[in-house]
Amino acid sequence: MSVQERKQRERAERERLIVATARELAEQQGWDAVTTRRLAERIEYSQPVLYSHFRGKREIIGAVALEGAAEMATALRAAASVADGPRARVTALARTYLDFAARNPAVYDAMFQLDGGLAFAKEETPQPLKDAFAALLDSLGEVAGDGVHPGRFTEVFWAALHGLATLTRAGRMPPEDTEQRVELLVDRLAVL
Amino acid sequence: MSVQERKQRERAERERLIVATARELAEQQGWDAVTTRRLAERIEYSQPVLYSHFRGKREIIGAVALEGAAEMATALRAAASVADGPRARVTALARTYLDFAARNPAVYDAMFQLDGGLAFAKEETPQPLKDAFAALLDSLGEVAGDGVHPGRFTEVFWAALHGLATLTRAGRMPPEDTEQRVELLVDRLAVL
DNA sequence: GACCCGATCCTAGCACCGCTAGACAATCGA
DNA sequence: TCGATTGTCTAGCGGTGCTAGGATCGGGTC
Repeated sequence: MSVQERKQRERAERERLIVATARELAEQQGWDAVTTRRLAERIEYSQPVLYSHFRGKREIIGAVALEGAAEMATALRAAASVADGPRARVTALARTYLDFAARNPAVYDAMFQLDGGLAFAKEETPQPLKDAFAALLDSLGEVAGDGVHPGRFTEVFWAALHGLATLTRAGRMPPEDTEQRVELLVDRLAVL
Repeated sequence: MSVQERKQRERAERERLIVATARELAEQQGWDAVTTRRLAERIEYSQPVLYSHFRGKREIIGAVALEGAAEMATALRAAASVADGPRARVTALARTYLDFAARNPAVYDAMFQLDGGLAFAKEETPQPLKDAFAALLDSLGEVAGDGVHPGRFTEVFWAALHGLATLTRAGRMPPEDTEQRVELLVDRLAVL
Protein backbone atom coordinates (compact mmCIF):
# COMPACT_ATOMS: atom_id res chain seq x y z
CA MET A 1 0.00 0.00 0.00
CA SER A 2 2.90 2.32 0.71
CA VAL A 3 3.71 2.67 -2.95
CA GLN A 4 0.21 3.78 -3.80
CA GLU A 5 0.29 6.22 -0.94
CA ARG A 6 3.50 7.71 -2.19
CA LYS A 7 2.01 8.10 -5.66
CA GLN A 8 -1.06 9.75 -4.24
CA ARG A 9 1.12 12.15 -2.29
CA GLU A 10 3.14 13.00 -5.37
CA ARG A 11 -0.04 13.51 -7.37
CA ALA A 12 -1.47 15.86 -4.77
CA GLU A 13 1.83 17.69 -4.68
CA ARG A 14 1.77 18.16 -8.42
CA GLU A 15 -1.76 19.45 -8.26
CA ARG A 16 -0.69 22.07 -5.74
CA LEU A 17 2.17 22.94 -8.07
CA ILE A 18 -0.23 23.49 -10.95
CA VAL A 19 -2.47 25.79 -8.95
CA ALA A 20 0.45 27.72 -7.47
CA THR A 21 2.08 28.11 -10.87
CA ALA A 22 -1.15 29.26 -12.49
CA ARG A 23 -1.59 31.82 -9.75
CA GLU A 24 1.97 33.03 -10.01
CA LEU A 25 1.82 33.34 -13.77
CA ALA A 26 -1.51 35.15 -13.59
CA GLU A 27 -0.18 37.64 -11.05
CA GLN A 28 2.95 38.22 -13.10
CA GLN A 29 1.47 38.54 -16.57
CA GLY A 30 -2.31 38.43 -16.24
CA TRP A 31 -4.75 35.59 -16.83
CA ASP A 32 -4.49 35.98 -20.60
CA ALA A 33 -0.94 34.74 -20.34
CA VAL A 34 -2.02 31.64 -18.46
CA THR A 35 -2.35 29.24 -21.36
CA THR A 36 -2.30 25.51 -20.93
CA ARG A 37 0.89 25.31 -22.96
CA ARG A 38 2.78 27.86 -20.90
CA LEU A 39 1.47 26.40 -17.67
CA ALA A 40 2.55 22.91 -18.72
CA GLU A 41 5.98 24.16 -19.66
CA ARG A 42 6.44 25.87 -16.30
CA ILE A 43 5.58 22.77 -14.29
CA GLU A 44 7.80 20.78 -16.66
CA TYR A 45 5.12 18.37 -17.78
CA SER A 46 3.24 18.05 -21.03
CA GLN A 47 -0.11 19.72 -21.61
CA PRO A 48 -2.38 16.68 -21.19
CA VAL A 49 -1.14 16.19 -17.63
CA LEU A 50 -3.16 19.22 -16.64
CA TYR A 51 -6.28 17.47 -17.83
CA SER A 52 -5.63 14.50 -15.58
CA HIS A 53 -6.00 16.88 -12.62
CA PHE A 54 -8.61 19.34 -13.87
CA ARG A 55 -11.41 19.17 -16.40
CA GLY A 56 -10.07 22.23 -18.10
CA LYS A 57 -8.73 25.71 -17.66
CA ARG A 58 -11.91 26.80 -15.92
CA GLU A 59 -11.36 24.39 -13.09
CA ILE A 60 -7.82 25.63 -12.63
CA ILE A 61 -9.14 29.15 -12.27
CA GLY A 62 -11.69 27.81 -9.82
CA ALA A 63 -8.96 26.19 -7.74
CA VAL A 64 -7.05 29.47 -7.56
CA ALA A 65 -10.29 31.19 -6.56
CA LEU A 66 -10.89 28.79 -3.69
CA GLU A 67 -7.35 29.21 -2.45
CA GLY A 68 -7.81 32.96 -2.59
CA ALA A 69 -11.14 32.84 -0.78
CA ALA A 70 -9.58 30.92 2.09
CA GLU A 71 -6.76 33.45 2.35
CA MET A 72 -9.13 36.36 2.20
CA ALA A 73 -11.33 34.91 4.93
CA THR A 74 -8.27 34.50 7.15
CA ALA A 75 -7.10 38.03 6.47
CA LEU A 76 -10.54 39.49 7.16
CA ARG A 77 -10.94 37.64 10.44
CA ALA A 78 -7.46 38.61 11.54
CA ALA A 79 -8.11 42.28 10.81
CA ALA A 80 -11.45 42.21 12.59
CA SER A 81 -10.06 40.51 15.68
CA VAL A 82 -7.36 43.07 16.42
CA ALA A 83 -9.64 46.09 16.09
CA ASP A 84 -11.66 47.12 19.10
CA GLY A 85 -15.08 48.60 18.72
CA PRO A 86 -17.52 48.19 15.81
CA ARG A 87 -16.35 51.24 13.93
CA ALA A 88 -12.68 50.34 13.96
CA ARG A 89 -13.59 46.79 13.07
CA VAL A 90 -15.66 47.71 10.03
CA THR A 91 -13.05 50.17 8.81
CA ALA A 92 -10.31 47.59 9.20
CA LEU A 93 -12.45 45.05 7.38
CA ALA A 94 -13.01 47.37 4.43
CA ARG A 95 -9.35 48.32 4.23
CA THR A 96 -8.27 44.70 4.39
CA TYR A 97 -10.71 43.71 1.66
CA LEU A 98 -9.55 46.42 -0.72
CA ASP A 99 -5.94 45.75 0.15
CA PHE A 100 -6.33 42.08 -0.66
CA ALA A 101 -7.92 42.91 -4.00
CA ALA A 102 -5.16 45.37 -4.84
CA ARG A 103 -2.32 43.07 -3.81
CA ASN A 104 -3.73 39.95 -5.46
CA PRO A 105 -5.50 41.21 -8.56
CA ALA A 106 -5.32 37.94 -10.45
CA VAL A 107 -6.65 35.96 -7.51
CA TYR A 108 -9.40 38.50 -7.04
CA ASP A 109 -10.31 38.17 -10.71
CA ALA A 110 -10.42 34.40 -10.38
CA MET A 111 -12.81 34.80 -7.46
CA PHE A 112 -15.18 37.41 -8.82
CA GLN A 113 -14.55 38.34 -12.43
CA LEU A 114 -13.70 35.14 -14.25
CA ASP A 115 -15.70 32.01 -14.69
CA GLY A 116 -14.19 29.36 -12.46
CA GLY A 117 -17.24 27.16 -12.70
CA LEU A 118 -18.07 27.67 -9.04
CA ALA A 119 -21.51 27.95 -7.51
CA PHE A 120 -22.28 31.04 -5.46
CA ALA A 121 -25.03 31.88 -3.02
CA LYS A 122 -26.31 28.34 -3.18
CA GLU A 123 -26.21 25.27 -1.02
CA GLU A 124 -23.54 23.61 -3.09
CA THR A 125 -21.29 26.65 -2.78
CA PRO A 126 -17.80 25.49 -1.75
CA GLN A 127 -16.95 26.03 1.90
CA PRO A 128 -14.14 28.59 1.42
CA LEU A 129 -16.51 30.92 -0.41
CA LYS A 130 -19.18 30.57 2.22
CA ASP A 131 -16.56 31.18 4.86
CA ALA A 132 -15.28 34.36 3.24
CA PHE A 133 -18.80 35.73 3.16
CA ALA A 134 -19.28 34.61 6.76
CA ALA A 135 -16.15 36.54 7.73
CA LEU A 136 -17.74 39.67 6.33
CA LEU A 137 -21.07 38.88 7.95
CA ASP A 138 -19.53 38.40 11.39
CA SER A 139 -18.22 41.94 11.52
CA LEU A 140 -20.90 43.66 9.46
CA GLY A 141 -23.92 42.06 11.06
CA GLU A 142 -23.44 44.05 14.25
CA VAL A 143 -23.65 47.37 12.40
CA ALA A 144 -26.57 46.54 10.12
CA GLY A 145 -28.93 48.59 12.23
CA ASP A 146 -32.34 47.76 13.69
CA GLY A 147 -34.76 45.95 11.46
CA VAL A 148 -32.23 45.41 8.70
CA HIS A 149 -31.46 41.85 7.73
CA PRO A 150 -27.75 41.29 8.48
CA GLY A 151 -27.22 39.18 5.38
CA ARG A 152 -28.74 41.80 3.14
CA PHE A 153 -26.71 44.54 4.76
CA THR A 154 -23.56 42.49 4.22
CA GLU A 155 -24.45 42.01 0.56
CA VAL A 156 -24.81 45.74 0.03
CA PHE A 157 -21.62 46.59 1.88
CA TRP A 158 -19.78 43.87 0.02
CA ALA A 159 -21.13 45.12 -3.31
CA ALA A 160 -19.80 48.58 -2.53
CA LEU A 161 -16.37 47.21 -1.69
CA HIS A 162 -16.39 45.06 -4.81
CA GLY A 163 -17.32 48.04 -6.92
CA LEU A 164 -14.54 50.15 -5.44
CA ALA A 165 -12.02 47.33 -5.91
CA THR A 166 -12.84 46.59 -9.54
CA LEU A 167 -13.49 50.11 -10.77
CA THR A 168 -10.30 51.39 -9.18
CA ARG A 169 -8.15 48.64 -10.58
CA ALA A 170 -9.66 48.88 -14.05
CA GLY A 171 -8.72 52.55 -14.12
CA ARG A 172 -12.35 53.66 -14.01
CA MET A 173 -11.67 55.61 -10.84
CA PRO A 174 -8.57 57.46 -9.65
CA PRO A 175 -6.78 55.36 -7.03
CA GLU A 176 -5.57 58.15 -4.79
CA ASP A 177 -8.71 58.80 -2.77
CA THR A 178 -9.41 55.22 -1.76
CA GLU A 179 -8.99 55.93 1.93
CA GLN A 180 -11.51 58.76 1.87
CA ARG A 181 -13.96 56.61 -0.04
CA VAL A 182 -13.66 53.93 2.61
CA GLU A 183 -14.32 56.43 5.38
CA LEU A 184 -17.35 57.78 3.58
CA LEU A 185 -18.67 54.29 3.04
CA VAL A 186 -18.23 53.24 6.66
CA ASP A 187 -19.62 56.51 8.03
CA ARG A 188 -22.77 56.32 5.99
CA LEU A 189 -23.52 52.65 5.61
CA ALA A 190 -22.77 51.34 9.08
CA VAL A 191 -25.00 52.10 12.06
CA LEU A 192 -22.55 52.72 14.86
CA MET B 1 -17.13 65.32 -54.95
CA SER B 2 -20.52 63.65 -54.78
CA VAL B 3 -19.07 60.24 -55.45
CA GLN B 4 -16.62 60.52 -52.58
CA GLU B 5 -19.35 61.75 -50.33
CA ARG B 6 -21.48 58.77 -51.19
CA LYS B 7 -18.60 56.45 -50.46
CA GLN B 8 -17.98 58.11 -47.16
CA ARG B 9 -21.63 57.74 -46.27
CA GLU B 10 -21.61 54.08 -47.17
CA ARG B 11 -18.48 53.56 -45.16
CA ALA B 12 -19.99 55.22 -42.11
CA GLU B 13 -23.12 53.17 -42.59
CA ARG B 14 -21.09 49.97 -42.67
CA GLU B 15 -19.27 51.00 -39.52
CA ARG B 16 -22.57 51.44 -37.74
CA LEU B 17 -23.60 48.04 -39.04
CA ILE B 18 -20.49 46.45 -37.57
CA VAL B 19 -21.06 47.97 -34.14
CA ALA B 20 -24.76 47.16 -34.13
CA THR B 21 -24.12 43.59 -35.22
CA ALA B 22 -21.41 43.08 -32.62
CA ARG B 23 -23.74 44.37 -29.95
CA GLU B 24 -26.61 42.21 -31.11
CA LEU B 25 -24.48 39.11 -31.28
CA ALA B 26 -23.01 39.81 -27.87
CA GLU B 27 -26.43 40.24 -26.31
CA GLN B 28 -27.71 37.09 -27.96
CA GLN B 29 -24.81 34.74 -27.28
CA GLY B 30 -22.31 36.58 -25.12
CA TRP B 31 -19.06 38.30 -26.05
CA ASP B 32 -17.24 34.98 -26.39
CA ALA B 33 -19.38 34.30 -29.43
CA VAL B 34 -18.36 37.59 -31.02
CA THR B 35 -15.45 36.40 -33.13
CA THR B 36 -14.15 38.33 -36.07
CA ARG B 37 -15.17 35.50 -38.38
CA ARG B 38 -18.76 35.32 -37.16
CA LEU B 39 -19.04 39.08 -37.15
CA ALA B 40 -17.73 39.30 -40.69
CA GLU B 41 -20.14 36.64 -41.85
CA ARG B 42 -23.11 38.44 -40.31
CA ILE B 43 -22.34 41.72 -42.00
CA GLU B 44 -21.69 39.80 -45.22
CA TYR B 45 -18.14 41.01 -45.71
CA SER B 46 -14.83 39.29 -45.29
CA GLN B 47 -12.86 39.44 -42.05
CA PRO B 48 -10.23 42.01 -43.11
CA VAL B 49 -12.95 44.59 -43.76
CA LEU B 50 -13.38 44.87 -39.99
CA TYR B 51 -9.77 45.93 -39.72
CA SER B 52 -10.25 48.77 -42.18
CA HIS B 53 -12.70 50.28 -39.67
CA PHE B 54 -11.19 49.26 -36.34
CA ARG B 55 -7.70 48.41 -35.15
CA GLY B 56 -8.97 45.16 -33.73
CA LYS B 57 -11.63 43.48 -31.68
CA ARG B 58 -10.86 45.71 -28.71
CA GLU B 59 -11.84 48.82 -30.59
CA ILE B 60 -15.12 47.22 -31.62
CA ILE B 61 -15.88 46.52 -27.98
CA GLY B 62 -14.95 50.11 -27.23
CA ALA B 63 -17.36 51.38 -29.85
CA VAL B 64 -20.18 49.35 -28.32
CA ALA B 65 -19.22 50.72 -24.91
CA LEU B 66 -19.45 54.30 -26.11
CA GLU B 67 -22.82 53.69 -27.68
CA GLY B 68 -23.98 52.15 -24.41
CA ALA B 69 -22.63 55.01 -22.32
CA ALA B 70 -24.58 57.51 -24.38
CA GLU B 71 -27.77 55.51 -23.97
CA MET B 72 -27.23 55.07 -20.27
CA ALA B 73 -26.66 58.78 -19.79
CA THR B 74 -29.91 59.52 -21.59
CA ALA B 75 -31.81 56.96 -19.53
CA LEU B 76 -30.40 58.29 -16.27
CA ARG B 77 -31.24 61.89 -17.08
CA ALA B 78 -34.73 60.93 -18.17
CA ALA B 79 -35.36 59.03 -14.96
CA ALA B 80 -34.02 61.85 -12.83
CA SER B 81 -36.07 64.51 -14.58
CA VAL B 82 -39.47 62.92 -14.01
CA ALA B 83 -38.93 62.26 -10.29
CA ASP B 84 -39.66 65.07 -7.89
CA GLY B 85 -37.65 65.50 -4.74
CA PRO B 86 -34.10 64.35 -4.05
CA ARG B 87 -35.09 61.02 -2.54
CA ALA B 88 -37.31 59.93 -5.41
CA ARG B 89 -34.69 61.14 -7.85
CA VAL B 90 -31.86 59.12 -6.31
CA THR B 91 -34.01 56.02 -6.03
CA ALA B 92 -35.10 56.32 -9.65
CA LEU B 93 -31.49 56.83 -10.66
CA ALA B 94 -30.36 53.70 -8.89
CA ARG B 95 -33.19 51.62 -10.29
CA THR B 96 -32.55 52.88 -13.79
CA TYR B 97 -28.85 52.11 -13.53
CA LEU B 98 -29.43 48.54 -12.37
CA ASP B 99 -32.18 48.07 -14.89
CA PHE B 100 -29.92 49.18 -17.71
CA ALA B 101 -27.22 46.76 -16.58
CA ALA B 102 -29.70 43.90 -16.34
CA ARG B 103 -31.33 44.58 -19.69
CA ASN B 104 -28.11 45.17 -21.61
CA PRO B 105 -25.60 42.84 -19.98
CA ALA B 106 -23.28 42.67 -22.96
CA VAL B 107 -23.21 46.43 -23.37
CA TYR B 108 -22.61 46.83 -19.66
CA ASP B 109 -19.72 44.38 -19.90
CA ALA B 110 -18.27 46.32 -22.79
CA MET B 111 -18.43 49.47 -20.68
CA PHE B 112 -17.05 48.21 -17.39
CA GLN B 113 -15.82 44.64 -17.50
CA LEU B 114 -14.04 44.20 -20.81
CA ASP B 115 -11.08 46.01 -22.20
CA GLY B 116 -12.31 48.33 -24.90
CA GLY B 117 -9.11 50.31 -24.90
CA LEU B 118 -10.84 53.40 -23.53
CA ALA B 119 -9.42 55.91 -21.11
CA PHE B 120 -11.34 56.55 -17.93
CA ALA B 121 -11.18 59.25 -15.30
CA LYS B 122 -8.70 61.18 -17.40
CA GLU B 123 -8.74 64.19 -19.62
CA GLU B 124 -8.73 62.15 -22.80
CA THR B 125 -11.77 60.20 -21.64
CA PRO B 126 -14.34 60.12 -24.47
CA GLN B 127 -17.27 62.46 -24.03
CA PRO B 128 -20.03 59.83 -23.69
CA LEU B 129 -18.27 58.32 -20.69
CA LYS B 130 -17.77 61.67 -19.05
CA ASP B 131 -21.38 62.46 -19.73
CA ALA B 132 -22.67 59.25 -18.15
CA PHE B 133 -20.71 60.05 -15.02
CA ALA B 134 -21.99 63.61 -15.15
CA ALA B 135 -25.55 62.30 -15.30
CA LEU B 136 -24.93 60.47 -12.05
CA LEU B 137 -23.21 63.47 -10.54
CA ASP B 138 -26.06 65.81 -11.35
CA SER B 139 -28.52 63.86 -9.25
CA LEU B 140 -26.17 62.56 -6.59
CA GLY B 141 -24.31 65.76 -5.90
CA GLU B 142 -27.30 67.25 -4.15
CA VAL B 143 -27.46 64.42 -1.61
CA ALA B 144 -23.74 64.14 -0.89
CA GLY B 145 -24.14 65.92 2.44
CA ASP B 146 -22.26 68.83 3.92
CA GLY B 147 -18.51 68.82 3.59
CA VAL B 148 -18.47 65.81 1.31
CA HIS B 149 -16.99 66.24 -2.13
CA PRO B 150 -19.80 65.57 -4.64
CA GLY B 151 -17.52 63.77 -7.06
CA ARG B 152 -16.24 61.47 -4.38
CA PHE B 153 -19.74 60.74 -3.15
CA THR B 154 -20.79 59.92 -6.68
CA GLU B 155 -17.86 57.55 -7.04
CA VAL B 156 -18.84 55.65 -3.91
CA PHE B 157 -22.49 55.48 -4.86
CA TRP B 158 -21.60 54.40 -8.36
CA ALA B 159 -19.24 51.73 -7.02
CA ALA B 160 -22.05 50.32 -4.90
CA LEU B 161 -24.38 50.19 -7.90
CA HIS B 162 -21.68 48.62 -10.03
CA GLY B 163 -21.03 46.01 -7.37
CA LEU B 164 -24.71 45.16 -7.10
CA ALA B 165 -25.06 44.97 -10.88
CA THR B 166 -22.08 42.71 -11.49
CA LEU B 167 -22.36 40.45 -8.45
CA THR B 168 -26.04 39.88 -9.07
CA ARG B 169 -25.62 39.05 -12.70
CA ALA B 170 -22.65 36.77 -12.11
CA GLY B 171 -24.75 34.76 -9.69
CA ARG B 172 -22.72 35.85 -6.70
CA MET B 173 -25.83 37.28 -5.08
CA PRO B 174 -29.47 36.15 -5.22
CA PRO B 175 -31.38 38.44 -7.59
CA GLU B 176 -34.70 38.53 -5.75
CA ASP B 177 -33.92 41.18 -3.13
CA THR B 178 -32.52 43.81 -5.47
CA GLU B 179 -35.24 46.32 -4.66
CA GLN B 180 -34.60 46.07 -0.94
CA ARG B 181 -30.88 46.48 -1.49
CA VAL B 182 -31.54 49.63 -3.47
CA GLU B 183 -33.70 51.05 -0.70
CA LEU B 184 -31.08 50.26 1.91
CA LEU B 185 -28.42 51.88 -0.22
CA VAL B 186 -30.38 55.06 -0.82
CA ASP B 187 -31.55 55.33 2.79
CA ARG B 188 -28.07 55.05 4.19
CA LEU B 189 -25.81 56.64 1.62
CA ALA B 190 -27.81 59.69 0.61
CA VAL B 191 -28.26 62.66 2.92
CA LEU B 192 -31.87 63.66 2.38
C1' DG C 1 -14.77 55.51 -75.66
C1' DA C 2 -10.35 53.32 -74.04
C1' DC C 3 -7.02 53.06 -70.74
C1' DC C 4 -4.59 53.54 -66.43
C1' DC C 5 -4.24 53.62 -61.73
C1' DG C 6 -5.67 53.73 -57.14
C1' DA C 7 -8.98 52.23 -53.86
C1' DT C 8 -11.32 48.22 -52.15
C1' DC C 9 -12.01 43.64 -51.03
C1' DC C 10 -11.02 38.72 -50.62
C1' DT C 11 -8.29 34.37 -50.34
C1' DA C 12 -4.99 32.22 -47.86
C1' DG C 13 -2.16 31.76 -44.13
C1' DC C 14 0.41 32.90 -39.69
C1' DA C 15 0.97 31.81 -34.73
C1' DC C 16 -1.53 30.82 -31.08
C1' DC C 17 -5.55 28.91 -28.25
C1' DG C 18 -8.16 24.81 -25.41
C1' DC C 19 -8.53 20.21 -25.65
C1' DT C 20 -7.97 15.06 -27.00
C1' DA C 21 -6.77 10.54 -29.45
C1' DG C 22 -3.58 7.18 -29.66
C1' DA C 23 1.21 5.53 -29.37
C1' DC C 24 4.63 4.45 -26.17
C1' DA C 25 7.17 3.47 -21.84
C1' DA C 26 7.40 2.38 -17.13
C1' DT C 27 5.75 -0.09 -13.36
C1' DC C 28 3.02 -3.41 -10.86
C1' DG C 29 1.00 -8.05 -9.76
C1' DA C 30 1.01 -12.92 -10.77
C1' DT D 1 9.52 -13.38 -16.43
C1' DC D 2 5.59 -11.98 -18.53
C1' DG D 3 1.06 -9.63 -19.19
C1' DA D 4 -1.74 -5.89 -17.78
C1' DT D 5 -2.32 -1.52 -16.06
C1' DT D 6 -1.04 3.00 -15.31
C1' DG D 7 1.09 7.15 -16.62
C1' DT D 8 2.98 10.35 -19.94
C1' DC D 9 4.02 12.15 -24.35
C1' DT D 10 3.68 13.42 -29.37
C1' DA D 11 0.79 14.96 -32.71
C1' DG D 12 -3.22 16.95 -34.27
C1' DC D 13 -8.18 18.94 -34.41
C1' DG D 14 -10.97 22.97 -34.91
C1' DG D 15 -11.02 27.30 -33.33
C1' DT D 16 -9.02 32.31 -32.31
C1' DG D 17 -7.19 37.39 -33.70
C1' DC D 18 -4.87 39.34 -37.20
C1' DT D 19 -2.31 40.31 -41.86
C1' DA D 20 0.22 39.87 -46.45
C1' DG D 21 -0.48 39.95 -51.12
C1' DG D 22 -3.12 39.24 -55.21
C1' DA D 23 -7.48 40.16 -57.84
C1' DT D 24 -11.08 43.18 -59.18
C1' DC D 25 -13.67 47.07 -59.76
C1' DG D 26 -14.61 51.88 -60.81
C1' DG D 27 -13.39 56.92 -61.40
C1' DG D 28 -10.51 60.31 -63.81
C1' DT D 29 -7.87 61.44 -67.83
C1' DC D 30 -6.56 61.50 -72.59
